[in-house]
Amino acid sequence: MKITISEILKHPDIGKDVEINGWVRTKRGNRNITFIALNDGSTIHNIQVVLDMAEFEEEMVRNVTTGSCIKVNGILSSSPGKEQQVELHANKIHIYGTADPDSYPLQKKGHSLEFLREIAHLRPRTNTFGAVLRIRHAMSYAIHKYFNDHGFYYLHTPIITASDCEGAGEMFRVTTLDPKNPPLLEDGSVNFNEDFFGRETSLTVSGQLEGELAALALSNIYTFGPTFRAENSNTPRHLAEFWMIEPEMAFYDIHDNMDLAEDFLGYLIRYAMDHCGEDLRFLCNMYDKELMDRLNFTINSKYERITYSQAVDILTQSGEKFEYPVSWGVDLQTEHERFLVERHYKKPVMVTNYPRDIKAFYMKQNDDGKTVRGLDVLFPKIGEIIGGSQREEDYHKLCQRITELSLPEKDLWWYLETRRFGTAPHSGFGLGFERLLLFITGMGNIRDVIPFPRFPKNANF
RNA sequence: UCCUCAGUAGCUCAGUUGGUUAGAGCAUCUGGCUGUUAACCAGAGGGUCCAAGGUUCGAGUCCUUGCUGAGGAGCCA
Repeated sequence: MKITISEILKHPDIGKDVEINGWVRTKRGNRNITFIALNDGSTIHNIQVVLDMAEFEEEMVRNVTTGSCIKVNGILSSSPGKEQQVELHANKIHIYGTADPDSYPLQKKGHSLEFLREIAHLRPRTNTFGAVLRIRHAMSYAIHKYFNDHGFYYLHTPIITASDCEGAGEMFRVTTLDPKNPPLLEDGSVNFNEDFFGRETSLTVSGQLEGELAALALSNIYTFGPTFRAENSNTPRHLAEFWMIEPEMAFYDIHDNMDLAEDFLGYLIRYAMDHCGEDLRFLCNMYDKELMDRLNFTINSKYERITYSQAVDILTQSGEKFEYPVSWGVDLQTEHERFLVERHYKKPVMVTNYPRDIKAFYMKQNDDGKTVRGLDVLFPKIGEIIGGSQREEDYHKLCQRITELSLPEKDLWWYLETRRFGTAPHSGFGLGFERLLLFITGMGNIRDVIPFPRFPKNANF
């Protein structure tokens, strides 16, 4: 195995002959000595490579510029400099690839995140995106580890779906028909019988319905995959293509659901602090001075659990002037959620028992005939990080709701059969992966926590 | 999609009530410097002032439209 800069800095073996590969961040020095800061992405830290210019051709060293990629052989030595403990005294350098200083867009100095979005193909080479991408990896791993350790099975739900009743937003259509000349029916509409799947299909907006099928067989499952929403959303919290984690558990009621959500989020934040300390400290210093405090505070807080009705009472009695007035029956607006989380409770809040008219058909109806067992988990700074519910397991109540909302019951026959055959109480929720990363990294825009963001008018790279 | 703000050098930005040849820092190039730390010192090159119209003797600056970006809102994870 090749040795990485991360490993060398972690276990420096002074006097050892090593070979490292990486991209040049900066070069400085004079006629006698040159210093190269080299980074291979294995850690936020660079290793300092020292060149005694008497041993190297000036022309070769001239081509080692910011952005170029090199291989260095040399002796690991303790460094007399203040900024690092070890450095590499080079005796051989090979240039894999030069980077023309006139056209290479990344400089030694900081760039705006907006500019880096325009060069998303190169931004992984920056400290910021190196840190974000390493944290993103660690969080992916932690999610699988958490569920595996808790007896959940990873379920792969379809990405292409013919179900347009998932109710989570506008969908991207998937087709192989000729856009200029599609087959038509007599009434002039497109004949999707001739399409690839023989019917109209789209990219999934949620794996939940299929997740429920598996939970009612394996008891505890989760999905973790790409999700697509064709909403024209232009905000720092929305993407057209994002990754979602959706656990679904048989025999869990809404309280079990909340227990899991709180334990799961706490585990992930703790995992990041335990395993991504250096990257988090960098992001804290550069972008968000309160990041560490907020993460610490969150894992040490018990989440507040309130009902929608309680939330409405708190908001109406707060004396606060809201742009959107609060009354029982209307959905909570962002300003209301922020008030609850950031000003009233000052910690994460879980809201349940929403009016049934503002929530999806599959949520379990309460006995009061007015509310359903939906669940939103609200976080400081980013708002809704989780949406979920206990599901309606009663066949007749579910059918009744589908009829009331005029949903196409015939397209849901497979979903309804789980309620006809051995139905069971069950619950689940969806966690937006990039929303989690926003919270954990302290980044302000969701387009900066995914390598290649997709949003309205942009599918570059 | 709506509201607000912005767009000037490769990057980050300044540019006065509309007035001569549009500036700075960094980056780049050249030279200097015996261990630097986003090195430092000196010099040089570098501009479709987002685009198209308009007002004016005169527009980077004012007006209209469009494009792009950011923040807020809606939708939601």
